[in-house]
Amino acid sequence: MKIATYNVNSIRSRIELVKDWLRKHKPDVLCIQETKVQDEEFPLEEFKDCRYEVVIRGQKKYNGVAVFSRIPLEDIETELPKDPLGEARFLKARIGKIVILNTYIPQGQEVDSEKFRYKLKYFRLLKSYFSSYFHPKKDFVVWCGDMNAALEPIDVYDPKGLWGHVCYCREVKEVFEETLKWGFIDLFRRYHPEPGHYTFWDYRIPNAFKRNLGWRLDYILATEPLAKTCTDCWIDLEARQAEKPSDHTVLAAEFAL
DNA sequence: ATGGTGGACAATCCA
Repeated sequence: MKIATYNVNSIRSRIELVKDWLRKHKPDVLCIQETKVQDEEFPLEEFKDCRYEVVIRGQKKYNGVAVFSRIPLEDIETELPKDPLGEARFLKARIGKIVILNTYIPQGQEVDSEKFRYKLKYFRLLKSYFSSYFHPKKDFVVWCGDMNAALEPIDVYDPKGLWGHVCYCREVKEVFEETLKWGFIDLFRRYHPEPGHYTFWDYRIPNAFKRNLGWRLDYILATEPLAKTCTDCWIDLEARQAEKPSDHTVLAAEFAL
């Protein structure tokens, strides 16, 4: 079973890229973030002929998540319980015993802002959701998404210069680590412990991708029983070679299931 | 040097 995650930065601008990726890699599940479209305007008809079920949770202009699946999805939920804002950032679905979670974590704008406090709260709400609904040693849960968080110096291109950024600072590191400690394993790091692997390159830095000035902000995280079945996890840099790439790229994982 | 680019959407907000 192959599961992938991709921040598309507008699904309407990335239709061809997403269709090509689905055709080429045939994932069983693709979680996308930042669809930037309300549900009525999601281009569902573009995906009619590629035999994927599509579950969407969007809003106007910002945020928005969706899940593509070759296998029928059950128990779909579109709201993180107790989320005070209810923005389009969360999708949950189930395939057999595997629970799939797709999140677009708030970026936080700047440290000490209201949005930053909401970001920290969002991680705490997720941890509380995990512990109320799942068992880290018994349940097969995969949590995919753009977490807008880097944990280690090797996860960013300039650890000294960037320390203190909303995506790489003490508060975010602490709360994300605390959430992971509930029982999630970072699958990409398990296979690639070396520095220099990123999933995001800021459009505003000239030639950031070419110079590999990136961040690792996207994750596929699995509970122990599911992580045991994982055979590989990789970043697809080729998705960034497209004519009009997103500022993120695709991260994928393979499971012996 | 306090910018840069890209997306939504229609004057700015967000990343």
